[in-house]
Amino acid sequence: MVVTMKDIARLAGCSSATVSKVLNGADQHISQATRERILKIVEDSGYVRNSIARGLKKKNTNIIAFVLPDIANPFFPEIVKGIEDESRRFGFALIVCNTDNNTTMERNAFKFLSSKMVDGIIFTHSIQSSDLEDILTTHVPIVIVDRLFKNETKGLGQVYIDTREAFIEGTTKLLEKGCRNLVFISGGVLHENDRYQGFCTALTKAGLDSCKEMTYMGQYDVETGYVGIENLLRLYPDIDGVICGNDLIAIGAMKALQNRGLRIPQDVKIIGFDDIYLSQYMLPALSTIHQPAYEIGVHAARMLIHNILHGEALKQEKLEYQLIMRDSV
Amino acid sequence: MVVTMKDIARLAGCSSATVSKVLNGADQHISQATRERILKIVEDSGYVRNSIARGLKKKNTNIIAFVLPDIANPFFPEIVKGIEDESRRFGFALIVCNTDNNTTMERNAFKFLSSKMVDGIIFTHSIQSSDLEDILTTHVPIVIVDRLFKNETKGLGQVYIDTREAFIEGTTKLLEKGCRNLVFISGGVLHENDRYQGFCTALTKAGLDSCKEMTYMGQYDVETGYVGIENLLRLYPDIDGVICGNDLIAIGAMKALQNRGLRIPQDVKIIGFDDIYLSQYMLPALSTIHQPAYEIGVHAARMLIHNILHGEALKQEKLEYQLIMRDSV
DNA sequence: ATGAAAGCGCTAACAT
DNA sequence: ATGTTAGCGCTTTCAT
Repeated sequence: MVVTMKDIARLAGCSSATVSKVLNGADQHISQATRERILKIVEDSGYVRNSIARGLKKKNTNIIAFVLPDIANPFFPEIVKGIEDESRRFGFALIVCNTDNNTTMERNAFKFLSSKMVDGIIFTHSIQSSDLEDILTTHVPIVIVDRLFKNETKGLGQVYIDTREAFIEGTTKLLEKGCRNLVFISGGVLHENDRYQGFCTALTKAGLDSCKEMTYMGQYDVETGYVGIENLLRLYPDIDGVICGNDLIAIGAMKALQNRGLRIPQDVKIIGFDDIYLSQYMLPALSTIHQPAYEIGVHAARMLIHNILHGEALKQEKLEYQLIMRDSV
Repeated sequence: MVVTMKDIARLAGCSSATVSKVLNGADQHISQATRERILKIVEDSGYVRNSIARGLKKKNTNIIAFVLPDIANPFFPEIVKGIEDESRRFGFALIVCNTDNNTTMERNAFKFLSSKMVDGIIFTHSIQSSDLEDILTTHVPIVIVDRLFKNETKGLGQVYIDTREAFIEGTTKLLEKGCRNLVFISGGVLHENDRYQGFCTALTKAGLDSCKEMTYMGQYDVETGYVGIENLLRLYPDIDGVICGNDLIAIGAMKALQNRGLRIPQDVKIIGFDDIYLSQYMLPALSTIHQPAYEIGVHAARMLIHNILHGEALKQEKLEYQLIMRDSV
């Protein structure tokens, strides 16, 4: 069982330096005979080079990582695809780490990733915001995606959309359609929530009152949407519009509404956020605010890799959202 | 900017061996003073150890990988959670690699992972079956999950459910409910498809004919379900039951059916497979065959890690499925 | 055209 | 209680 380059070299009757050169294509000065001999042995022995050793020597791995908070939310896989496609163009592989919205796992992931395991990291932090200052002050380049950092941590790249504005637009649409008893259901914490701020701004602008009681906060998942509606409906039986922090929440909310015999959109209108691929398959098809997830991935990867390869500065990039009207409004 | 252990050692006035001991908790013989001094410096300098170097020396990384074919299918994230939870108990981190049902990416992933990047791999192969013999003959332990390998490749672990039997049961249920014009929509290739075989077996057992024309094969995604129904309906306007290779397909199929004005389950009954968390949120709630995805992840991780840690043999483990009747049948 | 040698940053056995 | 040392498997410069 052959394992190392040294073994290959011994079998081929040459030095490991020569083997290395052949395997890396730096073989302009290697005779055809030697090259073939080496390649043959490599092939036969099923040798694969130890990338750990290689990484140690070269100080890079050609791998980038995407650290995300919830792999079960279809929004993130869409970003993954964008990152993957772009990475591949540059010969980078992608690994993804799920933190399950758990700060400890987030720290762990960063610990092993930033210790030279990968050349760069794309990151969406969990909703349990905690100080990550220390963790982000590593020496691998990082680009933040989706959920922004308020305190402009230095040296981070960011690609994002204007969430607040998107929610103003979404809420306004519901208002235009005649809703007067709007509720807001989302994940995260109320006071540091862009989405909530957009909701309030729109309400205020329309001369309506936005009170905290018309709000339910949980996770960014279907259960939150479901129990959110159940709770809210108990307090406000005449809800006629709901705006959700993401599509998963909207899907859960629709189910709860339908279970209560409420018709969408006749009795209550509902709008989501993200535009995951399943939204159009709902009944009724969900109206939502489209985030260009795939493009976010592409842009993030491109920025990161340009930094890794050519030291180009990491910057802030804003992408555009789009209101998609389907049948739930 | 401090970077290496040597730097820490210099600052602390000791050797890097001492630093290493402290950082690894092998410090029974280190004086409290030295320990504290070192820890302080590590803290202040933001030092993180180079896990590449460590991995090279120790010949392990305490990382396992899950290589999966489609990160956008919610079935896999559920497995991820099982793997994660179990891995964590043993101090292993998990990275996931998406192959997008693409053989080239599959090979690439294995190439860098098996070259000592990770201590073990959990793997669901893509539907483009190709010979992976060479790739699976690496020296890192592998456990296959979900989609089985026919040719019992030696030395691989497997955790699976009896798909064929599950589809017999599902199909039979539809038959019992009175369906006589069943169609089958799935991903992959017809002749090497367990799911299809289960479908046929049930039909034959009931004295019905299973013909290839009542079948549509594509990917394991919603689009396949949608266009599958559109195509099939063109040929067989009187379809009264559809059995799907997974829930995503079923969701797409439901939409197509509903768009045609067909009522579920009155006009046509439909059954899925996997029981992804969204299925119960569909309208009507999707009846499906539950795969214990989380447990599959747990079992796979446990088997893999036991092998890594104690050399326990990789084996075959069969888990149980369960027919879940909701409102689509 | 090929090889010798140094060293990437860390660990662990073996001194002291 | 701490340090010395010898690598882990690879790449790369510099000789030859």
